[in-house]
Amino acid sequence: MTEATTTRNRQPSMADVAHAAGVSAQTVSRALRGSPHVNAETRRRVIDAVEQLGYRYNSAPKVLASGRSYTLGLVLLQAGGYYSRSAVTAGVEAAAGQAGYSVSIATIAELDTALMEKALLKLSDQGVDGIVIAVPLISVTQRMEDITRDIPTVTVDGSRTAGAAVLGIDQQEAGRIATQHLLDLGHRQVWHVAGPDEWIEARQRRQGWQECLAAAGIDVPPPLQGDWSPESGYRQGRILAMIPEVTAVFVASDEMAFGVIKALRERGRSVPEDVSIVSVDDIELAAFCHPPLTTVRQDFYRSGATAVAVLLGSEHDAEPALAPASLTIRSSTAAPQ
Amino acid sequence: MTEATTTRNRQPSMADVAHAAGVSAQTVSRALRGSPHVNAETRRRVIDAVEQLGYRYNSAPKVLASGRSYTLGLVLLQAGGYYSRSAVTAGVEAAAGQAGYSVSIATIAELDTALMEKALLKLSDQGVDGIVIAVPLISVTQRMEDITRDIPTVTVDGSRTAGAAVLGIDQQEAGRIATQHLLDLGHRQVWHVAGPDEWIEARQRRQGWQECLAAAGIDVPPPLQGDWSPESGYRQGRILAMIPEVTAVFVASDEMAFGVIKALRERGRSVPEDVSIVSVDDIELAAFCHPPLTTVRQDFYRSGATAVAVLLGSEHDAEPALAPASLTIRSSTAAPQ
DNA sequence: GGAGCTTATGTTATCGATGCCATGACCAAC
DNA sequence: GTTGGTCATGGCATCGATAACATAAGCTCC
Repeated sequence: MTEATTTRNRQPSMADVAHAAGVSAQTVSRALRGSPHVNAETRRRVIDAVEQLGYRYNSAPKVLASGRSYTLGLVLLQAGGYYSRSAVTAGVEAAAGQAGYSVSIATIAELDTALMEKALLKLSDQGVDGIVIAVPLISVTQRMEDITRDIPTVTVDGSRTAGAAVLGIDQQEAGRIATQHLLDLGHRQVWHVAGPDEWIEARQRRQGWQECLAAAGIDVPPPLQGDWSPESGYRQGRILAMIPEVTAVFVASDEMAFGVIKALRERGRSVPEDVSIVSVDDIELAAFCHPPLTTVRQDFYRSGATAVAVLLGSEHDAEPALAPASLTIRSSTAAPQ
Repeated sequence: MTEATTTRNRQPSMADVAHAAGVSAQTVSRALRGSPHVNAETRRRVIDAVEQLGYRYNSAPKVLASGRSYTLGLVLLQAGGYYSRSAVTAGVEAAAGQAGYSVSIATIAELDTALMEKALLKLSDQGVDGIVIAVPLISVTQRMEDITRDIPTVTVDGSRTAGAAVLGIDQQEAGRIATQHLLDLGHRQVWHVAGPDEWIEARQRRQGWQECLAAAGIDVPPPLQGDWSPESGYRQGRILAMIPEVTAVFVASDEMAFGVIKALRERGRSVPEDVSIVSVDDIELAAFCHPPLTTVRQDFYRSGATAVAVLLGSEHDAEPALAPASLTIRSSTAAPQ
């Protein structure tokens, strides 16, 4: 009689299932977790009871007792300038799910240390077991250090922080491939519009470009710098458009590349006839805007998955495999005239 | 003596703080939650103890005891074709955070009922208190129905499912504004490249276009249909390019619009001289690719926030405020020649 | 001066899965 | 027949914040 009233008021628990199946809660746990020490017939009865009662697993007690939340935190930048990063999200989530972890997000509106602190603190308060930062850190504050000391943290393509492992992606290779392509076409000089210097990937791409030019015995021109946005590419493009000898530019992202192209066009210089452009990312629109971009594609999905592997695995020291980069040749590059 | 050994092995709890501050755990709880019935001096002692011990709040017991997880699920589409949706994520997360909820994500690689089932089931197993679907549902299966019956669900701009409220955004208005702009420029006919028919927003935009034409006494031409991707826009654009009388097209998304423009250009028809194009979204690249797009901007951040409000609030019946739409005029539209 | 109220604090019970140990059944080996 | 082993299962304790109730002290007002 009490049973009827109490049962109605809450979700069924393992005890309810146990009662219905005529076994103990412990046996229900074992049956559902696939323990080998459960009679096949008993397991069937348990599963029948589960279906009949509509029982759903509740992870809260496990979380409470184990002291772990089986949740990973993911810090994302809200700004639209990082489209390709959405694949990082998918990679993180897939790898986390595989390992029985769920992913909780914290977005920050812009690159600001206070917002970053808030995001990390929020995830920390949620009790996440690890954090993947898919956002660069401009400068690291004491509070960030405190949090990343307590919770394993991996940064994907961001800047380095004490206590947080940084995933090594071979951005240098991307810069090298792009620059070499332009040299192979016959250009004697390659200019560069870089990303923000706080980003490791921006710095590495710039280094790849520098080294490639140096290896070819070419003087390295001063790099221009944007902030990943098309707008910033446009601003740097206006500068490049005023320099007559510019015939080839390696731009650190597709979005900035379109900004550069717009600026060049406005000054009467067309791509690729007058200036060749290579960029990095291969966003979907790269093939459909005009001109279709020659660009270096990267596997962000894999980066996200690797970040989780580093976080959960024992690979704290072993350097994870580098995500591969490949050049897609379209119509923004040509031999100089 | 026991104290020293046990204290080292786990995170400090409220009981530890209580012991250090010389009060009860209950008082610690009240002090930290900002209860008015706590002496200022006592509160200070508690806070000191918290800092000294490095105590961090643990939500697991509350989750266990309350039966609610204080977590919302968010279903996202991995595909890059929905860039503007990233703002939905931020809106959802901000509004959820405001209400003390965290956001757990589930991404699906493509529009597939099996993947959708898996994503919903995953969130359900995590015990989320509500689900925001930022993905269209092609067809609803029994399992989806079961889950959305148990857990409050809101779909942002997707297709309707029993048991899931759908956020009413005035997409019709977007279609109307876009079409009217073209008519105002002097075009006698406006064609349409729609999104997938499963998407409510695609249907509503199409309806807005239809009604606007009908109101102007113009015969409605057959709509073409894409899948939001630039590639699909390109395919439909090739068809439009073969029809001489086409001078104005309303395209349901910026990305498809660039595909349409590419196809038109390949057939020697330039935008806006020969054909005017208006689309919807106003992604960042809309202003920087060529030609800069005239497009209808929408507030996706607000849509995400509203979705959470609907989910958590008592606004089950009250229709939420419609997100506003506004036209940004750039260079893809002109008067017919 | 005591009833009635407010304020500050403590005590106890609770949520539900699971780790640990206990128990009983059965079997084989000596 | 007793020991020692495995297998299937049950009982109990545990994790930590907090709701509900209890208590004690101080204050006001007739």
